[in-house]
Amino acid sequence: MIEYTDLSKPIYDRLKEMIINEELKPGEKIIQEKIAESLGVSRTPLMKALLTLENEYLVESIPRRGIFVRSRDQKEIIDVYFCREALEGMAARLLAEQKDYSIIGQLKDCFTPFVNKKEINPINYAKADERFHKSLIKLTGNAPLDKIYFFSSIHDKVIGHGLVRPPEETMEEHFKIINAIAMGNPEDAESYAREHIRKSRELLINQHK
Amino acid sequence: MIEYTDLSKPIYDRLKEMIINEELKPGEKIIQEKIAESLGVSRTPLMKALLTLENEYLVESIPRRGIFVRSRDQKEIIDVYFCREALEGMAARLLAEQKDYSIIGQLKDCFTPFVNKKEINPINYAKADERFHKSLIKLTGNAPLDKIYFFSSIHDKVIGHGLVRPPEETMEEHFKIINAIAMGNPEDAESYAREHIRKSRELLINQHK
DNA sequence: ATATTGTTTTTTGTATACAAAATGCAATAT
DNA sequence: ATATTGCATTTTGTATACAAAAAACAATAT
Repeated sequence: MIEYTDLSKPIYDRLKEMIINEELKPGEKIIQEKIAESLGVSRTPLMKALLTLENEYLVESIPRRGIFVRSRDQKEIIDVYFCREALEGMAARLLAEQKDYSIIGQLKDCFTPFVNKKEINPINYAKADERFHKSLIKLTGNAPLDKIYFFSSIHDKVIGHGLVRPPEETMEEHFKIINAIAMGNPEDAESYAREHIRKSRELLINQHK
Repeated sequence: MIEYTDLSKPIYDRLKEMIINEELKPGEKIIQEKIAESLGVSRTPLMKALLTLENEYLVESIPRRGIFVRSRDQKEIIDVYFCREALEGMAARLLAEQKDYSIIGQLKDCFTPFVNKKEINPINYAKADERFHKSLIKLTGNAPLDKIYFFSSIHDKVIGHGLVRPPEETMEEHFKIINAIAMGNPEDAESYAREHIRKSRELLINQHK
């Protein structure tokens, strides 16, 4: 059990929530005293939380001017997908190379609730999707990769746009990735993982033209 | 001209320097009051700098225990090279795709002082190398990529490296990457960029066996 | 009306104060 | 000698205070 003897962690969580559901709107200035009071803390732990959010690019500090909620444009979202393509491709490659077949179950488990179902709940599937992609990274055991993937995916999470493509389409792709890893085929694993992200990205680009 | 009306920036720079040249040794606890006094500031801006360093993984905070200089093992350094391979490969691909030939000069310029030289100053070459790899990322205009590359390369910079391989060996590889970009060939650009990083990584792995 | 200047209010950046927790140390028991 | 306990010291986490900068506003000039 983890205990937090540090207020900045719950404050950080709360602020992130407020940014996600637009209680704090993009471009809005964060008036520290006001927010601190409304959260029942002083500016010190609030500042700590804000600095973490700044490092995650959710918030932007302009010295002597204030801290503002960042607004993310379409280009930035697409740029993130290029990063994800590179990183998830590498992750799939590493998993296929390490030939540790005990992980295959974990990856498959993400989607077992949905196989051969005619109706798929998109909210549950979106959660499963997130778990799958996160596992793909975590299971490599590459800590820096995990760290930087977090940075690239955080934006995406905040944008929050559930699913880019329907489950029927992506499920098959997920299993192609898993199978390539299970077969110990790094080339296929990487190229399927990249294709998967690339397709979503291309859709996003076309949607916005 | 950029003015800093914020002490935490110079403090951050100084702390990073202290970590790099081991004035602060790996594993060492940072006693805030002590360091703050020696730098002539209070704990407030010091804490801000330390939090940034924590987010960059140069320092590790254990709540209620203190903040410690992180020690980086060989595995972590190698793990970073996997990230760099993925990210720089993608950057080279993007540059080749965007077919903006005005950038070619900038990339070549990094190494013009060294072509056809019999004696290459390794310190200068290391600087040029860093500039080249940073430019490769920056020129894509992909801000999230730049951000996360910074996170992956920061470790590398702190380790202090010198060069993994001799200039004679890497110079040719650099020009292969540049030429593929100049030819607008994304496949080659990516694969040469990846090969370049992979070779250094493999050397590091073998050195440590 | 629009600029310009001066004044007040707000807000930031930093220092400092202080309680609670962790650490170090000495005295005692084993 | 090695543990164990209690006490003093150090150090952290948080709140608060305050100067300096920025923003908001009002009064005047153009």
